[in-house]
Amino acid sequence: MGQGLPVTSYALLGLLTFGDALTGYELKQRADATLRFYWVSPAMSQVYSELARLAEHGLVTPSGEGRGTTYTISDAGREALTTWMRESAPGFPVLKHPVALRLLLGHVVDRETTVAMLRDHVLALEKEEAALVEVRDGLRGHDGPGEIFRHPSLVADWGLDYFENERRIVGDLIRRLEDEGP
Amino acid sequence: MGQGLPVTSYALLGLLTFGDALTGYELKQRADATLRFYWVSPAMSQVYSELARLAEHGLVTPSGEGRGTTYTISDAGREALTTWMRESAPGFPVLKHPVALRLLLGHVVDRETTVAMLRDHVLALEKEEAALVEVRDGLRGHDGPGEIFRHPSLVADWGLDYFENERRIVGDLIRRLEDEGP
DNA sequence: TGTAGCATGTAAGCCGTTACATGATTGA
DNA sequence: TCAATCATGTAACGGCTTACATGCTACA
Repeated sequence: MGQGLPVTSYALLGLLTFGDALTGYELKQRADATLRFYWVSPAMSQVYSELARLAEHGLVTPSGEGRGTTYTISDAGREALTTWMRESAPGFPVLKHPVALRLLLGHVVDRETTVAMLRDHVLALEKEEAALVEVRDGLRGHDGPGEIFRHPSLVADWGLDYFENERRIVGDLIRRLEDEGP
Repeated sequence: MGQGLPVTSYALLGLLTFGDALTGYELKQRADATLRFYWVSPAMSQVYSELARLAEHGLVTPSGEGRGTTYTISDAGREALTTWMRESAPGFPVLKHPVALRLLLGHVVDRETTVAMLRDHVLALEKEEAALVEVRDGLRGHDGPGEIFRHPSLVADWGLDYFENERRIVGDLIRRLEDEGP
């Protein structure tokens, strides 16, 4: 690991590479808008403690004191981020999927309970997908090759495809469960 | 939360509903074989401490002392699990996807680095998929409607579909990146 | 004037991992 | 007999969340 920092630190640091200075509050909003789909939504308190740590390491530069302090990535920060991206392996995704977990244990409840859960999941997927569509739309105009939001837009497309596919699979699973005898 | 226990406790408890008595060691293996695809692979040490906690709550029944102790789910355990499944909401999946995260930040490294990472991810997906295929094959013969491995097989199919789809998407992303000018 | 959003933290605590420690059993 | 696997834990620690605490600013 580049510096022994947790991945979330680099993730937050990375959100500062899009050209602007952010307060902790704004950084949290950006994380909620984008990062939460592929990583996590860190708690407010964690955003502040991470920013403090990044500043200690000289990877971000605070501007102003007390209320309204904004942070920009420093040259050292940019270098640390690049090194981390190049020299360390990403590792395989970890999925914490409570719906799949409960489906796995479907034999301990009745079928209706399982089917209802899957239906709810489809609704939740549709909501999340709508939120991601909005994010993706917000990138339009700066998402061409070489433009600043190129990669975020690729990831958004990836996420949308994932949601779409999951909706389809879960729909199939519901049908398979319902086609079984009583 | 049914009892205030973490989800992983219920997950491990759930792995004991398939009709057999397991040692901590065997439970860990079962978790590695199935749970790790949709939830987590708890560390050995955690398996033992979770089993101790479940036993304290009377949700599992240990048989034998010291080395070779096996655990079975108790009636109370079965009831706690069912209640948890019925009364609590699953919540939305959380994905920790380091590859997507790094793709999001693709503008801080050169394209070759990103493409190489995506190619490696495809290879990793193929390996994981192969492992899941073996798991799924092991369920054959007991995976019909009403049979004990019915739900595990549904989840395995879900996982296989997910892997297949992700391979396809990532392949598309690689092509999109390569089609861009230098 | 009061409430929603902006803004920033501290403290406690749980979940889970890594590192460490120990010993029995099985098979090459 | 030596290594791999089976088997079971303890201790330390890090990451992250929840709960709590504080106060400003904009606007209805």
